[in-house]
Amino acid sequence: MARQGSRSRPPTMADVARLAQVSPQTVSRVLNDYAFIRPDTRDRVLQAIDVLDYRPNQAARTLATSRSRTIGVVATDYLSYGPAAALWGVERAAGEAGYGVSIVSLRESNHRAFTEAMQRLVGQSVEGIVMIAPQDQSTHEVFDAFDNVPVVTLSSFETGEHKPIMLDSAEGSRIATRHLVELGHTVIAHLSGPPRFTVSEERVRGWREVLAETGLAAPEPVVGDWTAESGYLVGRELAADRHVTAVYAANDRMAQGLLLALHEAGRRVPQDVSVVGFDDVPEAAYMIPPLTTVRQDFAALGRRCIEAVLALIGNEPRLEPDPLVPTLVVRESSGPAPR
Amino acid sequence: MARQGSRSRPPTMADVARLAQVSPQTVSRVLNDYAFIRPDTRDRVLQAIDVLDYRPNQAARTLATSRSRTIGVVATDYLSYGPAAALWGVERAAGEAGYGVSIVSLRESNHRAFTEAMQRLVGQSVEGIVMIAPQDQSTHEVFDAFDNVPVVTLSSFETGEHKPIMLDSAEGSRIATRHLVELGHTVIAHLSGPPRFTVSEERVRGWREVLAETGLAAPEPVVGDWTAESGYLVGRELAADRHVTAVYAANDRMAQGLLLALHEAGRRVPQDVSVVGFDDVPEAAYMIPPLTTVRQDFAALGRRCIEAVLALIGNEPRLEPDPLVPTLVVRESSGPAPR
DNA sequence: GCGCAGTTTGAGAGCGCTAACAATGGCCGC
DNA sequence: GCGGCCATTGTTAGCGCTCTCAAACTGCGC
Repeated sequence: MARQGSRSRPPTMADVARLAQVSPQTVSRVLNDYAFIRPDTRDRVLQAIDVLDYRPNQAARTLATSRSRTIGVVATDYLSYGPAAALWGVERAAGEAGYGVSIVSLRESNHRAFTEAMQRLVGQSVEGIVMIAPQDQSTHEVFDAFDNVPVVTLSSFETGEHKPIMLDSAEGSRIATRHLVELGHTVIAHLSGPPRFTVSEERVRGWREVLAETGLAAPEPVVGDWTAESGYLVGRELAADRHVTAVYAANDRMAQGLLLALHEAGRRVPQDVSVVGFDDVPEAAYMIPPLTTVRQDFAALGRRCIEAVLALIGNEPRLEPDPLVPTLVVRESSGPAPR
Repeated sequence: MARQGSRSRPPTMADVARLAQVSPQTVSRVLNDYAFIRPDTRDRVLQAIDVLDYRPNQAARTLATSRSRTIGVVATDYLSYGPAAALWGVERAAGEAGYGVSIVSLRESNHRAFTEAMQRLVGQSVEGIVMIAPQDQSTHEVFDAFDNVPVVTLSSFETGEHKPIMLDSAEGSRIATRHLVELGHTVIAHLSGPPRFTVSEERVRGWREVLAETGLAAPEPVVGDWTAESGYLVGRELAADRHVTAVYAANDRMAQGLLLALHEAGRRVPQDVSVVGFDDVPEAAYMIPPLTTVRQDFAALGRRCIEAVLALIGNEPRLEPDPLVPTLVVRESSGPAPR
């Protein structure tokens, strides 16, 4: 574990080989866990590696093997909890599998930006790409254009080969809505995410299904854009409608904005209005009142993404695990319907 | 912009050269903006590149030049807003400078984990490293062991060559505390971050300074761990103390927990107690009540980190810009002291 | 008409590693 | 005591790019 001189050329495999009195190839074999190496040779090599503080040059390795041991991630927004947590899970799972993670974020999510991001990653010869970004039809065309690198998407509709690894958003919605139904609510509004995004639509779908099953009327969802601000703004209208006694928000941040709007309108939660969110962000338990919400296991999601890309990289049959089912976390923002 | 056949070998520079009827070296020159190329030769090459959808192999480039055009980022936690925003800024600034970003996160922040993370990045031959992680003495020893790659840290104390790029936390504290002083508060508590972290200590320092200047007593800070939960737990004690009419929390999440604790204790904000946070997370404006807080420009911070590493990479003299001064955002959680 | 500076292109070597093949030596059975 | 097999190591040739050096060509002044 020697310290290197300041900015000196790092040692190469040849240096190690010389010191250990073997050929470079033998060093390479030791590094790659080749089976037939005499134990004492291996030891000599390992010791030389240690003495020189040698670390293999990834670029050379990549060039020689055309395997970069790197996964690319394209994200639109990891300032929000969901994407960030997914990124976290992906990065962690990748690390455990011996892969590094290279990340590119998009400012806008249009065709050109996607293409650019993908090109960038492909140029870094990533072995696979995980998309943590909302998608629509046009982005899928982009994936198709990059058909020599496996792409795994994280929530989107299914087209062609690109099946998404996703949480069962619709099921989460059903759970949330059912909870409100069971509490006796009959007018259950939905504060949805922006249309044309699969996650939004899935959540709308689940909510509609339960209302239909139960024979309740399904009003048009009120549309937000995932931000607390939008939750607050459309929440004010919701707050003004005295018929509404329960709102299921498509994520916790909008729910938070909604809580403020209800508070300002003098409507008590949960006595007058029940609120249920989605995500279980760390702050959910500390909102006023603590938010009932649907918890998603983002870490597991990330793990699955990595499993899926690695499978694709290894040309293994694509595994189709059951979607991850979210769970309901009941806190204080939901209660029996008033009468 | 031809589509490639499924999983075929991507085109190389030689392919482009052949098609354009020039030598590979000329293609390389076109790619690297070499000045003396006849315009029509350049056009032929560019066209060939376009036709083949050629993209240079980064690994080969890195190997030949030993420049990877990649910056490594070590982060402990980018699920919190601050680190995530900083990462965002770094990644964005890096992208603009033509650099990619490779990220490694740490589960624990001990010596070994740091070393491992650094090794990993060095192995990917990153040209520089940005640390988005709390540091203490031991981590600095790690940096010193990697003295052939420039490291920029983002908040930590200064030791040796490793001066941190940071926001002026102490000044932020002063601004927040002064605001409360000006509102007439005389008992101003501080809900601090965990000790031994520079950011925490800086913030404690700024708060102490203003109290000292003003001749107010400085109680011991109440210690949290940045989470809303800790804010809530220690907040309950704070709420029980009727003398306290103002609390300055070292971040917004703890402030959120505190707000809940105060609410549950029946203490009104801001009529009975004023609360000021730090960070201006996107949700701050939608807490109950909307939180007065200190805004940090994380994007600028990220930009500066990249500027700093790039300077170090280019062996330019280290620039020492003024620390970024945060600004106060007054909302509804702070008001005149009751009497 | 010749030399020279400057422009434009190409040839050869090498970055650090691994894949493929070849070579060595030891041990076995007969 | 010899062929054959296996364990163990070495040799050679790239991976795709850029560096350095050198060649060819242009136009200019004298």
